[in-house]
Parts: sequence; C-alpha cells; structure tokens
Amino acid sequence: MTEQDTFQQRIWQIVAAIPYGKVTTYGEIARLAGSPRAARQVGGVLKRLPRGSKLPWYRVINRMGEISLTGDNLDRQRQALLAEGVEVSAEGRVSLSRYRWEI
DNA sequence: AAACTGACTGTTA
DNA sequence: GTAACAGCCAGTT
Repeated sequence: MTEQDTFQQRIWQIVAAIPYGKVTTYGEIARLAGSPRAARQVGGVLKRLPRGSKLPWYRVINRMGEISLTGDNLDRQRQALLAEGVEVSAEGRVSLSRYRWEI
C-alpha cells in the first residue's frame, strides 16, 4: 500500500459517507469511485477491511437488494442493519426503493 | 511477472 | 420469477 489515491482508499471514503439507516450497492460505489465496472473489487476491498474498522461495510448490498454474504456473515450484516432501523428479511432481502442512499 | 481469486453485474434465454 | 455466461479488474499468491 502506498500514499497515493488508491482504489481501496476511494472505496473506504465512499463507504464512510453512506448515511446511517441507508444502504447502497457494490456497483454504485464502483461508479462513484470512477471504475463503473469494478463492483466485484468493491467486495474485495470490504472483505479485506482491517479488523476493528469503523467503516459501515454492512450498508453495502448487491443490486438485487440482497446481502451477498452467506451463513453467519449474512446474519452479522443483517443484525447490524436491523440495529439502525433497516428492515431485512431472514433471507437478507432489503427494499432498495425504501433504503437506498440517493446522492 | 503470470496465474488465480471472487462481499459483482449486465445480458440472454 | 430462474439460471447460465461472459466480462470485469484490484488484490493476492
């Protein structure tokens, strides 16, 4: 890692800006970061977040309005969203029309 | 340097 | 609504 403006740093900054109680998608973050085709890499950045990071990584879901994680990880993300008032089904479904972060 | 990986997405059927 | 597929590209090995 360097001191330059890396892709990872741009992702961190954008995720940090997602408002409380709102969600956005991997693809939208990629677009805001200037790499509209790098949605998959956004997931990669979040996967490798340092332990103890304060970033609201759990506000990022996929374009279908679903949590992309599975198993226990899905449940952790679901609980984090429920804790800020975002309705999430047991399967990890969120209503994008209601909770999407609009810039 | 080359190969591999995958918290994704758009298209097609 | 589903499923398969190809492209995608930063990080990791």
